[in-house]
Formats: sequence, C-alpha cells, structure tokens
Amino acid sequence: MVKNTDIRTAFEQVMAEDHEIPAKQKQVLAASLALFAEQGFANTTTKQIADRAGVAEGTVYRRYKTKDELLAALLKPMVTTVLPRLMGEFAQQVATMQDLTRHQLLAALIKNRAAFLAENWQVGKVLINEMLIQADLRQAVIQNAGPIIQKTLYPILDQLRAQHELTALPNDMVCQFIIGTMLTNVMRANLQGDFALFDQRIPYLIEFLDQGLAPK
Amino acid sequence: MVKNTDIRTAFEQVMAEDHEIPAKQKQVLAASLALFAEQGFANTTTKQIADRAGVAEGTVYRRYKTKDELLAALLKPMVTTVLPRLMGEFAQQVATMQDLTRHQLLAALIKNRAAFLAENWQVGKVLINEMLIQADLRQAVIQNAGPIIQKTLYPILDQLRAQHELTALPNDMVCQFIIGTMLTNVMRANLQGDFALFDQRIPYLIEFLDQGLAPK
DNA sequence: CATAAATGAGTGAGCACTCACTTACATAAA
DNA sequence: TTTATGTAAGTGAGTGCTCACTCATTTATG
Repeated sequence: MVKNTDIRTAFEQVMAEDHEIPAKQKQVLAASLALFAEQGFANTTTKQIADRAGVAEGTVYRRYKTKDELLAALLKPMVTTVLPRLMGEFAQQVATMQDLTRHQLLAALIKNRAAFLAENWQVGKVLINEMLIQADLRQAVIQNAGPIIQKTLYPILDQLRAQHELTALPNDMVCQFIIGTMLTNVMRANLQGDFALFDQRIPYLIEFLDQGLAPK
Repeated sequence: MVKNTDIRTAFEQVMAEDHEIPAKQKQVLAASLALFAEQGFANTTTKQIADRAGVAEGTVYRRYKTKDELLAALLKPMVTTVLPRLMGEFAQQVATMQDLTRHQLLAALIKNRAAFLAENWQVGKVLINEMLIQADLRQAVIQNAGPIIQKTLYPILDQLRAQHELTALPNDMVCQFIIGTMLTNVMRANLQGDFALFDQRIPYLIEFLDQGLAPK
C-alpha cells in the first residue's frame, strides 16, 4: 500500500528540509497563515503576527526580510513542492488498482483530494486571494500546477477512456469540471460557514460527476 | 419579448435613481472599480483613484466619507438590486417558452448568464476577494442571493423535473453545479488571461451539465 | 448671489521595517 | 563541574514614510 502523506506532514517535511527552522519561526509562519486567512494579507500587520506568535516584532523579520517574503514562504512551497508530491502519491495509489471504473476513480479522487482541500482551505483562501490580484502569481501557479495535472491525471483519464468508461470531452475540460466541482463545494461551505456540509455533499458530487463524465 | 437589461445599463439606472450623481462622481466610481479589480481594494490608494478619475483627492470624499463606503457603494447595489433584477428577467424570459427541454434551458441559462458573468468579472473579482475576507459580507450575499435563486430557479427546475427531464438531486445541489461550472470557467479564463477561451468552452459546459443533470 | 462641487496642501495615525542590545546555547579550555 | 567565548536567536523602542482623511479656499451652477 502506498503511503498517502497528508498536507500537514508534507509541509512539516518541507520546512524541516530547510535547515532546521527554530520553534519561534514556525510559530511566526503559523500565525501569519492563520491571520492572512482570517483577514487577508494586506489587512494583517506585522505587530499582529508577532502578538499571536507570542514573539517580538523583530523576530518576524529575522528569517524573512519583508512581509512579502513571508507570504511567498507560505505559498511557494505549497505550489511547487507540497501539491506535486500529493498529486504524485495519488497517481501512484490509483496505479496500484487495476481496471478502475469511472465511479471508483471519481470516488477515490474526490474523497482523497476533497479532504486535502478542506484541510488546507486556509492556504487555499490566501492563494486565491493573491492570485486574483497578482498576475505574476497566476503565471507561477499555471506553470507549476498545469504540468503536474497533466502528468498525473491525464494518463489515468486516457486509460479510462480506452476502456470506454469516459466522455470524449478533452482532458483539460474533464479536469476543469472535476476540480471546479470540488472547489465550488469548499467555497460554498466557506460561504455558509459550516464545513460539515462540505462532507455531506460529497456523495452528490460523485454522482453528478460520474454521470456528467460518462461516455455518450 | 421580455427585455433583457444588461448589467451596465442596470447599474446606470440604479445610480440614476440615487438623485442625480454628478459626472465627476461617476468617474470616481468607475476608477475605483477598475483599480480595485486590478490591484485589490486594500492595495489601492485614494490618490490613485483621484488620478485615474482625473479629479482632486478631496472630490473622492465628497459623496462617500470613507474608502470603505466607496467599496460598499460599488458592491451593495450589485448584490441587492442589479443581480435580483437580472435573475428576475431571465426567469420571465424562460417562462415565456413552453415545455423547455433540459438542454434548451441550460443552453439559454448558460449563454445568457455567462455573458453577464464575463462582462461583470471586474465586480465579481472584487466581490469574491472581499467575501473571502469579510464574514459580514458573506452573510449579506447569502441572504440576498439565496432567496433570489430559490425564487427564480427552483420553480423552473421543479417544472423540468415534473417532465422527467431532470435529475433527482436536490435543487440546491443542481444550482451549485450549474453556478459552480460557470464560475470555474470564468476563473480559468482569468487565470489564463484570455477571455476568448471563456466563450469557446461554453459548448462543453452545456454538454457536461446536460448529461450530469439528466435523470437516471 | 447663494448653494453646491471641487480643489490640493496639510495632518496625524498607523504601518513596515531597523538596530543597538540582551539572552540562549553550543563548544571547549581551565 | 565551572568558566570563557563565539554565534545565532530574540527583543522592542524607535524611525521615517505612506496613506486615509480634512478644511480653508476657489470654481462652477442655476
């Protein structure tokens, strides 16, 4: 059985690789993420970060020289390292199951990645927010996430289509529909302020996607 | 034939009702919206607004006493007046067509409202951004948009279901899927920075939704 | 000529960021 | 086991700058 690292662990590992970050620095990163998610990056002061981290303001600036660097330190590893790893692990996991039906694949994908999405909605919020504003960040995300999706998801979809289990719609549209359906679900849960709803609706998502992506 | 007001006109009407707003004030509103969409609300200074509007900084403050009031002036009519009116018009338009098939309804809905979405993506961006940050704005949107959707879309869906043309999934999920599919399409177009793609993909959206929302 | 609209230099509050200094810790000599 | 010493981590009062907002004055309008 392939191990399926969760995000928290993966993020910790990435941080650990970065030459032993001291405890207070991790508190700073955690406090930053929490506050950015709650209030937005631009509305969060470095004093607030220091206070929530239980740290002096100067400490916030020890490792990262500007507030922007701090933001980048949170977002970049998420996009360039954590996400690829998690997608790769999913692909491996699927590869071990032979002759999946469309329904089985979707159920596996959604249950697996939906949990990921919900757990990391904090980062997701911040990422979406900044992507709406910064064109260069959009570019960076496209150039990282795009290839990952193509490498991990497209082969699976192609195989499924060869078994006459999948719609003839282009792969990129299939991915758009799957990802979009999941993303919408988190956003609605966030809108309603109740993440229990998120889980309850998952069976509906699977049923809808299963039917919508069936071959004619 | 029912007139289908576009957003710009509707917005102008709402503004006109507000007791004759002078030309320069409209320039301020337009400049604000453009800048908020480009850079985000928090990253936009009142000086920038004044410059783009071709106006002194004091003028920005004549009608709206704070920057937040200015934002509210842009978002509130959109949510409370413009959106309801446009949804109402769509419902009326659909009501005139008897015995719609699911495909016809979806095609009408998506072509109609997708154009709306694309045209107003500027406001949409700002709205999404602020909703991710302000809990009270989320509340306001829910309490306005929710009932509108229920009143305009649910009856149409119920009728369709009575004709055995629609899935048994709950109405709120059907709406989630329709809206989410459209929203995802704008967001991807925005991500790729090419709104021509938005239109090209519409036939795919219709095909996917038509199939996904068919009865078993 | 009265009232509303517009101006833009000015103001003070709050913010990101700095830096001289203190504390914690590791290694090693006494 | 103490003491010395170098290095990295942490501190928080201080600084200068940006920005939202004001107001005395000027300009348009009916």
